[in-house]
Amino acid sequence: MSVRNGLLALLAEHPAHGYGLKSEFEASTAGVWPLNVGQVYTTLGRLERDGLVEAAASDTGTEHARQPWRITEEGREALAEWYRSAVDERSSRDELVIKVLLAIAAESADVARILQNQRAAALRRLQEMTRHKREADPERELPWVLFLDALSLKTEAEIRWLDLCEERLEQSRGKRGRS
Amino acid sequence: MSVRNGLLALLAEHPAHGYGLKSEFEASTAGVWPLNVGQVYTTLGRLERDGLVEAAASDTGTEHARQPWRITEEGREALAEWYRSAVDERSSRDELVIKVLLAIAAESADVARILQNQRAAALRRLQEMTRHKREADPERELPWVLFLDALSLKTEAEIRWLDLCEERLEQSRGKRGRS
DNA sequence: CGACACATGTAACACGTTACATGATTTG
DNA sequence: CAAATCATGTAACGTGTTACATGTGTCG
Repeated sequence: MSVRNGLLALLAEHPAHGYGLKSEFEASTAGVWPLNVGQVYTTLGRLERDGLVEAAASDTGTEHARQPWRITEEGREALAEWYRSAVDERSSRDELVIKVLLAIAAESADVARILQNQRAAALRRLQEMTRHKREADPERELPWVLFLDALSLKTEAEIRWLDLCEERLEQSRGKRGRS
Repeated sequence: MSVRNGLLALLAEHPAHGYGLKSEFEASTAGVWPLNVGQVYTTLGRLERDGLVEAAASDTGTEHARQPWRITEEGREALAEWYRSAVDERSSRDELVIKVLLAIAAESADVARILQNQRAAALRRLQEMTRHKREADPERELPWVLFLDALSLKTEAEIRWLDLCEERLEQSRGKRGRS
């Protein structure tokens, strides 16, 4: 729903056409999440179908120069609802967690190695981000800086979790060994 | 790809049929991510198409009792590659970050309120998890405990990020105000 | 002129989700 | 017997991704 609601958020500011929305979306998200133009048009089609968006002007005549899109009242309500509601992490599948849990369940998998690999990759990412952060200007590149913040914090949490996994696994093994 | 690779991980242990895979998947992930059986069969179909799994026995005769599925050599390689490679957060769209960045871009949105709402929800979740953790037994419910760990750490990171957002926004406003 | 940004769209596909249809086996 | 669990599958839909086809305007 990110793209869908993202377009809605942009259209809430001012009417725009597909290509412009692509540019604005990428600009707003610091170019981090490139957006295929095609998806903008298909998404706009779905938004129109759902009554959240409408063509801003008469579509008479020229095919290749459609008038921009405008958000509807219903669209504004849907957007407000998106803003109001909290993103729920619980329901979405976390690939890393699934991977580790299934590796634990599968005796054949080398859990220790998986944890090490993931942590090594996470540490590399963290270093890279720290480098980027030093070069970034919080005034002029606020979205980019906020993205780096988010990614750093998430990565740190990931590393802590991997550590915790190792600890708990070791404790499990210890208890099992003694019994 | 979580379901797809998850099934592969389970099949790497021993051949199984669709329904059993559903149960095992849910058991391995502490029942946190329920899996519709239908998806198991469609996913198995795609895995078969890609040569990662195969029917474990002769499919002669009875329709309604298909023989279990078995992982292929190619399937084992794909699974090993999944285990080896690190999950990349960078490329996947983080809905919360997108929401906040677009709200900042859109002057009409009440960013402060969004941040407050998200934090309030995150704090509620955190309390709930702490409660669950107290009741959980790391010995007998390791997957469940690890899931709670992951969710707690992620949520804490989320809260820290929301705080950071407020700080940076305030600094931005301050600078803009003085200039 | 040729390259590049602007601009609109379609088609095909991947993954995930829900709902539905069908039947066998077990168990209270 | 009735209900629950085990078991297999299909259909329809939503979101997202990539690739492709097509055309306009601008600028070096």
